[in-house]
Amino acid sequence: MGIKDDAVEVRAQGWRTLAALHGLIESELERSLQAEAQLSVVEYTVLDALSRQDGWHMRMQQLARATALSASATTRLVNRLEDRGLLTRILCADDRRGIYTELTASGIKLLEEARPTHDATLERALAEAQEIPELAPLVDALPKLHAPV
Amino acid sequence: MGIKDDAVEVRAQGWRTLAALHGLIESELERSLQAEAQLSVVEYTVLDALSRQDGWHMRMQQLARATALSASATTRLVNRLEDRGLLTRILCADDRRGIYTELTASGIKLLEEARPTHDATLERALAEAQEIPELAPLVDALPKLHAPV
DNA sequence: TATTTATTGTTGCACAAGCAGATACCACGC
DNA sequence: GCGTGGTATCTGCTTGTGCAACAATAAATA
Repeated sequence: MGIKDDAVEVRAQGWRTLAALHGLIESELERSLQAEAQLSVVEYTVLDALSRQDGWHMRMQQLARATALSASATTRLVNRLEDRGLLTRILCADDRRGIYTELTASGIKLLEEARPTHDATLERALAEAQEIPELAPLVDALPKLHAPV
Repeated sequence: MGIKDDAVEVRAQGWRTLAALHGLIESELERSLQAEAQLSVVEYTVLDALSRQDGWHMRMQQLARATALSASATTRLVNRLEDRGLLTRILCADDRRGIYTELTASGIKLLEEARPTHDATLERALAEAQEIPELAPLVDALPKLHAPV
């Protein structure tokens, strides 16, 4: 029974580490993006996701999944960005329930301005996390995920 | 310059993966803990953190760090839990600005009831994440963090 | 075709979060 | 002792979030 309990505890500890690192990075991104581009982290996430999407458009529900947000929060998030002229809603031709969101020129522009801030803050946050013993192993593991060997 | 750009992109991708896994796990925990114990994830985190603390008491600011929450949010979080009788505030004797929070008997009881739900949900969420190609490597890496070799 | 069932997105409501400002307290220098 | 600066916590206000209920459209079935 010790072995099973250990697995539970190992998972719990892994989750706490994950949550702690996530919280640290998100707080720093939140502050810097807000200061430099008047964007929250989710807002940046939306713009970034759209920019990496073929054709630069996504449906509401995809967006909700990409941001881990509820459908209603996504609606309002898109409202905010649309009001600022950073993206537009486009009615789906083939499925008239669906709505595509697409970056506008100024959306792309703002994203390009914000990206250096985002990247620099991320680098700094990871460096800080590196200094915290509990977080360092996870920070080391991250870059190895998608670039094996 | 390609090398430097690559590092930036690797970090960004690592962060997206981390955020995605975090979001997935947190949503599931939120639902199950709310359903089984009327606790949000942060509320559970507070009770759990207190239970793993020597002497079972922590100061507000420690709690704020442990939950990655602002000071004001921590105040209200502790208010809620105190109103439900799950913990108590104890004035600090040596530093009269400070306030200790300590689990009550019913706080301990609720935590013990919620823990199995938490652990089972965590296991299930990680199993689900394992099925998602982008997340699987991170899920595999987690248990190796604190149990090297 | 008509009727049910499922999917997609939006709105009303209640609640939790952050920021800025206020209060109480400690610590240091004079 | 007395001010000055820094720390710990709480409160008012605004904003973003989730849930439940809803409207509109598509898909399935009879």
